[in-house]
Amino acid sequence: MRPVTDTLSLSSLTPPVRDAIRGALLSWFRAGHRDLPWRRSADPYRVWVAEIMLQQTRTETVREYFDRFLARFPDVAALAAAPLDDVLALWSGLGYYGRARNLHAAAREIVARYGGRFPQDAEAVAALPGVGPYTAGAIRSIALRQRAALVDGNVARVLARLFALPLRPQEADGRRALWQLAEELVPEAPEAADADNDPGDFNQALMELGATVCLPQQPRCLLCPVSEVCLARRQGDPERYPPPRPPRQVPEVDRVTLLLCQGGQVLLLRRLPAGLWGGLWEPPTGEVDPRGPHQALQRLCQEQLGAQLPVERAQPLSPFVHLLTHRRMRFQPYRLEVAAVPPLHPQGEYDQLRWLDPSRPAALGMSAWVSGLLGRLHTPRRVCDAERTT
DNA sequence: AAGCCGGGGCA
DNA sequence: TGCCCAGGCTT
Repeated sequence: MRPVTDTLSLSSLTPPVRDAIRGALLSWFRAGHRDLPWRRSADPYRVWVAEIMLQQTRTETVREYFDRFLARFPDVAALAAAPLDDVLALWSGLGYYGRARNLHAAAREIVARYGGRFPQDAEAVAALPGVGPYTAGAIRSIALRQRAALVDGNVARVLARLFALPLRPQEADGRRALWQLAEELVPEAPEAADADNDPGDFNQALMELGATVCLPQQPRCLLCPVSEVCLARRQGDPERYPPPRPPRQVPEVDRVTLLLCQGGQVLLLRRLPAGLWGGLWEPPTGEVDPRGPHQALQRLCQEQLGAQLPVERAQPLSPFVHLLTHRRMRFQPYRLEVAAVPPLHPQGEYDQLRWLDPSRPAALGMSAWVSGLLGRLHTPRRVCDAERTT
């Protein structure tokens, strides 16, 4: 690696400086990096699945999901042939379930339009549902070995610090500048066996640096291969970059949910395929009613099940809070044990119905709060004495 | 441009 | 608590 003594700025990103950064990052990455399952082969399918899972999700979280997913769906044909329910079941707990729906739709598109072979064309890759600018760059550079840039949260932070850019990645001009920088830095794909200047390795090096060294708080600059050229470090306070994003208000929402039990089984409904928790299974859930819990439960049964049930016998369980990026949801669960039920017709927000034995959890797509609630049902703790829903 | 879309780890 | 995470889609 060549030492770089020039003052680094956008205008001084000369070819020698650029090459020095490339060389330092590539040799640092190749000297040692985390052993991640999706790095063991450059199969476009594996890279694609991993990159979708990695959207807004930590690598350590993805690791287990990826292995289970690849064991069940080893190739794009297997994924395309599976029902969406099975895909969502393996996605349960990972969040952003629209990713799973898009992944499944894209797999079917790859089979239908490209004969099951992953498209190589840049426009075709970018046109797949669920594949945006970042994921397209990742697939093209890592799996297809094309010269393609990428900017994720890690890269944005590394570049903002390296060049001391007071740019917010979530704003348009910040995005534009960071992407332009990334595109100037990413090396050309090697002609043949020459493994140097691999665009995929370079991009992974940038991300690895952001994930393990150039951390949001307390960056470990002493371990950084490019600390000598880092303007933020030269200024003495790398944490200033990128500037913090403005905090946002998170509205609170109250819900009641009904665990209808019969013969050791609990009723679950499947949500409509779009929107929050689309396609996932949950107990009938609805809004609270200012008139009281009985009215809320009665309305719930009427609107979501098309039935009347003895909701006055429902017992309140411990309420819990479920946090989302844009909502703070407070759930008040009720349990209602019945000997027999009238005919039930899923409607409203739901399109299907089934009974589940909570002690033998089936492979169903469920949100984390549903899994937690069913687990609590299986091994009950205690029932709330107070019946308060406000 | 802003809002919607999950869940978890960590200071 | 607040912040952030190998972002994308819709309006």
